[in-house]
Amino acid sequence: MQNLNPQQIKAIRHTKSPLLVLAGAGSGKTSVIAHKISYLITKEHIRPKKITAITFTNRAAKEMRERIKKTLGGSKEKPRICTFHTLGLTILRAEITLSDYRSGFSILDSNDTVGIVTELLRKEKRIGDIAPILVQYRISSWKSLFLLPEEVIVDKERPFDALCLAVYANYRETLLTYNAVDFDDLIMAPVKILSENNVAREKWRSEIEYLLVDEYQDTNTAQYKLVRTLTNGRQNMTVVGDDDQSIYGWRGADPENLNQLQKDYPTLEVIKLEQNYRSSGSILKAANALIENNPHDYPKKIWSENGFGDPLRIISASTEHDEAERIANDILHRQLLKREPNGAFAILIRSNHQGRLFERALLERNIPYTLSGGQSFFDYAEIKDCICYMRIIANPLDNNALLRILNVPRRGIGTQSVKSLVEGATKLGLSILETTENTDFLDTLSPNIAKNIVFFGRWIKSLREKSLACDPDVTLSTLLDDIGYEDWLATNAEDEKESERRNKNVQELLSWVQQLVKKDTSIDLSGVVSSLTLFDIIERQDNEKNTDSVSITTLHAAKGLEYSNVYIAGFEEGIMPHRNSTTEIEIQEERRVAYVGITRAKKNLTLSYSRTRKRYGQIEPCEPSRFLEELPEEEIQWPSGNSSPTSDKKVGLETIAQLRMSLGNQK
DNA sequence: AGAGTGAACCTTTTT
DNA sequence: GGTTCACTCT
Repeated sequence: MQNLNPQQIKAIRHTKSPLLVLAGAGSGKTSVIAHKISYLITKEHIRPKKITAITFTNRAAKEMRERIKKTLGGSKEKPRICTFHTLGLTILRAEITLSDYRSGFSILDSNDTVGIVTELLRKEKRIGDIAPILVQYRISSWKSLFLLPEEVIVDKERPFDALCLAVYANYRETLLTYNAVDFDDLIMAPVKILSENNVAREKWRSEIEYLLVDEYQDTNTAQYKLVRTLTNGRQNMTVVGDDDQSIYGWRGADPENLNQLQKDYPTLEVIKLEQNYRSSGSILKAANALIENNPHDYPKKIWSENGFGDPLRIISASTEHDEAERIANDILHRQLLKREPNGAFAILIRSNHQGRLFERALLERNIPYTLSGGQSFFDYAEIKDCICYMRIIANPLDNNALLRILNVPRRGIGTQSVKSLVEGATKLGLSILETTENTDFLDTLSPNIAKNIVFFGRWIKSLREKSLACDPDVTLSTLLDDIGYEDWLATNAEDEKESERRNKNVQELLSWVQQLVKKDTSIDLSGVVSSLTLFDIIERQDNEKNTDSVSITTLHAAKGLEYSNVYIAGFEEGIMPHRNSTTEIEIQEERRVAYVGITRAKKNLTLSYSRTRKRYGQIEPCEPSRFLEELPEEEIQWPSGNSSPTSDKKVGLETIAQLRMSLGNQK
């Protein structure tokens, strides 16, 4: 603990009452959590597996695990470090008999849930005039407030809310009949179980002797309920948060939970960490100046002993392409100047579609990059197919999964057959898979169609039986063989390359499943699918991490990370703040998003905006962000007058490529 | 039944 | 500028 300051040490040693650590950006909060965990183990003699630390993203969980490995060494028993959703899943799976679900339940991702809402809207004859995603959104916001349909009170004057409520009730029913949960249920269901059942509650309270929550400002009401149920005013809790980094309000995160904590935990101790170890003085000064424009309950100012460093630079580009090229050139230039690795650079963007431009610019210059966000591995059609096959085998009630793969590859069950199958299932009150063997239904079909449907149903059933006796990876490869998926991909792809790429994806999926089985030999198919659904793309980057690369990432995904050189692209009105954020509250959240971006930078920060930008194929003029005016003028270096390397358009690709080559040769 | 073609939509941010 | 979805043609 030699490298820690007195406040940090205090936070680590404080275990006798619930603790809130208000930690400014870059104040070493991860390090506090990591050290606290080893302190609890070595000094307080709590068994590692009785400690749970909750993070919000898998990436944060992974980083935390690595940090703890360093402080703790390789002890065999490990503390549980996971996201809220993974913890919820663990509890739900363990207490499944007390829940509304049956074992093998599916976890629906946003594609599934929006699809279900769309179907329900179609039944209400409201498709076309109302965007399903908005309805799904409203439902999710009710769920994050822990409200069941019967508890929601809507203003009768607001027909949209009334419609959403009607859909919500049906949506809930649908999910129950599918034996499926959505992301929100992964929090709601455990809370329900633990508050209704004393035995389970006591079991989990003793299972978690000490609870730590990172990024606490991001919790929503349902998540807070889970925390409260698990701790209930006991002393065994540390939460770490920063209200200035609350950027998930749109997802139901409520920074009010920080204040609520003081009311619910009367013995709560509050420790502030304000010393920043990350950024240069200029960067901190800019960050503080910006965030001062937001109202604060507790004023907080991060400071540092680091020198002032480079001024902030502004890039003013003529078009969005120009912006991407200037930033890419600047990265090359700085690499030559400072000999910094690719990994020291990050381009931060507000929304995913900005990424494509930078991807291209870096590709042209042969700069390796990793693009986070955007198209996930799990969005590829071939991966969705595989996962849906595994889902229907693990959970025969999962109509959603069944419908996706029913005719992939083609097995003579076309749209008409699907339609009558769905109608038959509804009429009989059966799942679709059950309907495939219902003779009353089959008699209504032409013999040929009936034959195809029966064959499919029997095949899935036989796979299910086999899957009970073998490892999930074997089930996956068996089913891929059975359907001749490789051939199907080959015949369906545009070209050779396409089918190769898709096959590679499938093989990669298979190897993950194998890894999961290796890690936990008792894992079943449903466990594999759940893990894959919640893991998302983070583990994938893990596999490819070996190469040193420039990060292109959204501001939201960048939270918790740091880079020597940060470029924030699209520092414009309409992008940041985003054009959809109009109310004062929303503008304040946008300001926090910008604050998060600025505080990611260690040494060098560049803000760029473009004077024009194409939107839906139309060129539109843009204005620099209002946030730019809120930054301290004396710390900013504007492009005019200064011979910034990127303002010189004559620095062509060839020159830079040559410089790079000579640099490479010197090494 | 399935492939191919245009119109309409669209862009926050994520578990 | 890119995608999805409905409609039409084979």
